[in-house]
Amino acid sequence: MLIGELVKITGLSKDGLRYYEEMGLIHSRPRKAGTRTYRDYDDTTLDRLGLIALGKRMHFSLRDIAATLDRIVGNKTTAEERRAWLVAQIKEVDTKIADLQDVKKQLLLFAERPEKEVVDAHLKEIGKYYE
Amino acid sequence: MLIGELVKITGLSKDGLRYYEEMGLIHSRPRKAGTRTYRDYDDTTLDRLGLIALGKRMHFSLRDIAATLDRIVGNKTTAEERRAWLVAQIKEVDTKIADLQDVKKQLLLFAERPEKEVVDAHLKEIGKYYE
DNA sequence: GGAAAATTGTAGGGTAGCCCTATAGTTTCA
DNA sequence: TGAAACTATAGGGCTACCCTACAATTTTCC
Repeated sequence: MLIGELVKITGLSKDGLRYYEEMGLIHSRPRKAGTRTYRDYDDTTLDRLGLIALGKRMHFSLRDIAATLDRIVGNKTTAEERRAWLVAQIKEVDTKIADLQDVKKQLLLFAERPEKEVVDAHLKEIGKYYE
Repeated sequence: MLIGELVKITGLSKDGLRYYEEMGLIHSRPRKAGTRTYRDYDDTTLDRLGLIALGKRMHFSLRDIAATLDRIVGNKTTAEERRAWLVAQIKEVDTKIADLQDVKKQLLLFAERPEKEVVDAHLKEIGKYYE
């Protein structure tokens, strides 16, 4: 299928898809059309895009996702390797969830006593987590 | 204090801090030094940076954080307004946590049965969440 | 007190992950 | 057959920075 159909199915932009291809996240067979070459994608591209979306929801960089894709989709790894890798990813997600829960806790503290002086006092305490 | 001390305390970079200032997230008093002008920050800058960090952990854009900062730190809003706003933010954090928990669920499914055929089959199913 | 080291400034380029516009070749359909 | 729809490349813009390079200004040390 050509890029337009991929756009329709996924809701992603042409630019984005071409960028993914440039980054090596997806691949196409070149289809000659006069002086030009159209990109022809096959169905497995949709699977890859599904995984890419999952990676993005984990806030991974495209570079990391690219490395990962072949690890998951490719035939080069064994089931056991994939499982080990997946477990590691799950731990990372857990870390992110824990961080957000901490953020939530801070927000709750603010929300409980939103008077200016109290807020200011709280700020001094949480102010240590600058990065 | 000058920018270098802010760097030491926060661990942030000079470039980053200057960028924050350019974006209106923090402010300094100009300090004349010959043909140059140094940036002089006061202690409240640290409070602002603490909130900025909190915003970043929520994956907010600097633009959004800028809009927010004055709302939280400024005297222009009432305690009740701040509380309402905070409650809304907490809901957003909850949404993000829920999404990550869903991501985790997907990963667990993969990890349970990491055989290639099963993984491929799963991909077809989750493949719908492209964005 | 004078030179070296540390700190600050501005300016310019690079990166990621796209979006948006312009211009032009190709295909499809009425 | 010719207009509409789709494709391509090229260029610039945006965010949130990082990383030089070079110059001006402290501060520190002998």
